[in-house]
Formats: sequence, C-alpha cells, structure tokens
Amino acid sequence: MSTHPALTRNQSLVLKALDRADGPLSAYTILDRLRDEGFRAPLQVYRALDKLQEFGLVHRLESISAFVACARPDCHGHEMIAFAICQTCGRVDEFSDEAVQESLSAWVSANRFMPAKTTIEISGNCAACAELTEKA
Amino acid sequence: MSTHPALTRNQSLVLKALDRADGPLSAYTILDRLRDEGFRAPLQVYRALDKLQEFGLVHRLESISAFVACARPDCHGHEMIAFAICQTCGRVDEFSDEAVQESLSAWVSANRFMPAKTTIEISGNCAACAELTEKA
DNA sequence: TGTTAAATGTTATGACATTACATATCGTTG
DNA sequence: CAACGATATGTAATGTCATAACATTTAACA
Repeated sequence: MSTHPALTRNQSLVLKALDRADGPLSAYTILDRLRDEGFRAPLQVYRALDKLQEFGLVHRLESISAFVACARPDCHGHEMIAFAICQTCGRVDEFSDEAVQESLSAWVSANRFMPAKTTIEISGNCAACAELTEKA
Repeated sequence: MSTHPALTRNQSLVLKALDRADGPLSAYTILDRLRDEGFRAPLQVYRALDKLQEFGLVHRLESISAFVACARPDCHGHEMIAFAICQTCGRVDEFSDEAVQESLSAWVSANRFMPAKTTIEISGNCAACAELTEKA
C-alpha cells in the first residue's frame, strides 16, 4: 500500500497544482498554471497525470474530463472510489463505500467479469448549492 | 414511465444506427454511418443524441466517450444504471443493481446531495475475453 | 392561415488527448 | 568509468470529441 517511486519534477509540479486547486482541473488548465515553471505542451501534463494516476495520487473524473488530487493523503491503493460532483460550485467529494463496493463485486463475480477500473460519479448539487437553488 | 414524443427523422436514424451496432459508437462514427442518409455535421448527431438520452433511449458511456442504445426496450425511466465495458471486444453489459442503488442513495441522503445523473462504469475484460488473455 | 416553438442545416471554432520523433537523465553492469 | 538500456522530457503536428452562432425549415395549434 501507499508506496511509489519518488516523483519527478513534472509529476511534483502537476500534483502541487492539483493540491493547490480547490476543485478539479482540466489538463489544459494545469498546463496554463505551469507555464511559469516551463511547461509548454499538453503532453507534459498528460504524461505526469498518467503516472500520478498509476500511483493512486490523482483521479480522473470521467464525466467532466478533469482531474483531482486524491483526498486521502496516505491511502494510495486502487480501491473502488466514488465521487459526488457539484455542477454548481465545482466541489468534489471523494468517498469509499463498502456496501457499494460489495454490491458491484457481487455482480462482477456472478458474471465472471475482470474489472480493471471502476468509475462511480454522481453529478448534481451539493447540500449548500441545492439549498440556494430551491430558494429561487 | 416509458413515454416520449414520436421521434424525428434524425433521432430515428441515430437510434437505428446504435441499434444495428453491436457495441458503443462514438458520435463521429454515427455521423459516418449516416452520411448516406444526408448527415453532414456532428451537431446533427449530438442534437439527436441529446434528445434520445433525455427520453432514456440512449446512454452515454463517459469513460469511453461513446453511446449505446438502451438495452431494456420498454423501460425508459431514469433509474441508476451500471455498465460493464469490455476493453478487448467492446461488448457492453447494462445492468441495474438494487443493492448498489440503495448504497449510493444512502450516501446521498446522508450528505444531503441532490443527484442529477449517476455514472457507474466498470472497465475490464468480459468473461470470454478474460479467458483468452489468461491463456496467453 | 398566421404565429410560435422545435428541429434542422451549415460553418467555424473550442476543448480534450495522442502520435511520432528527437533529446536528456539516471541507474546498472561490464 | 564507459556503454547500455530504461525512463523521463521537449516539441510539433495531428487526431478526436463537442459546442457556439446563425440561417432556415418544419410542425403544432390557436
């Protein structure tokens, strides 16, 4: 668990950019934020992101084509993780639910499917934003 | 449940293209397959896809940016649906699992999140393809 | 039939991601 | 240390996915 090679310069920079952000970032936004560090091309970002995902330090949110730093500092396994994404404020909640995990595992075994990556994303409005919109 | 306006010409053509396909199609692939019917621009496809998704007749697979016809002919609600996507043969299994649904609903209520759309996709190898690769 | 909403056609552009190839860095081993 | 291979980087070009903006047509219906 939780072990990965030391990060290279590019990987560290990309991870720091995601850590500093208060929400998910697109690869091109990361690129823009790292221009001053010498970043020039999308590939520099995508390559770093690939490795960081491999290490479990970053997650890709498929439904919005964006990336977030893993919320659980020292738990970089590859378990099943779910995300709640607020369409209004952009805030993302990362959570891991045993019950969801078991239910999906059950289907997977029953169908002899060999899972490689599982995506669970709930888009909607977070508690705070939902409250605001229903007052309108 | 299961009621929607009559489909327009473009909507019917796009749905038929997806029905004929034996797996998910990208919007541009659909466009290519409908050239002979007079399709010229991506927007014609995307507009039809938007409506078809609204009607529950088509699903978008976020993790592969592709579209499939709904597998359950007469059940076009907007329940929580999960997909198992084979990376090898492209086959997609659509399923609805009560337990998964309840587990996620529990998290959602506990966190007062207002869900709009839920994405559940398992990428990997289907039983048939898994068998082949492990023999190698 | 005139009016309005929905759907369509078309061009251009924006947003996301990868291929291909050259160069550099670093650890290993002879 | 030098030669090698593996990994990381730099850069340009291109490929793929999706939408904005605007003109026109069709359909619903008072």
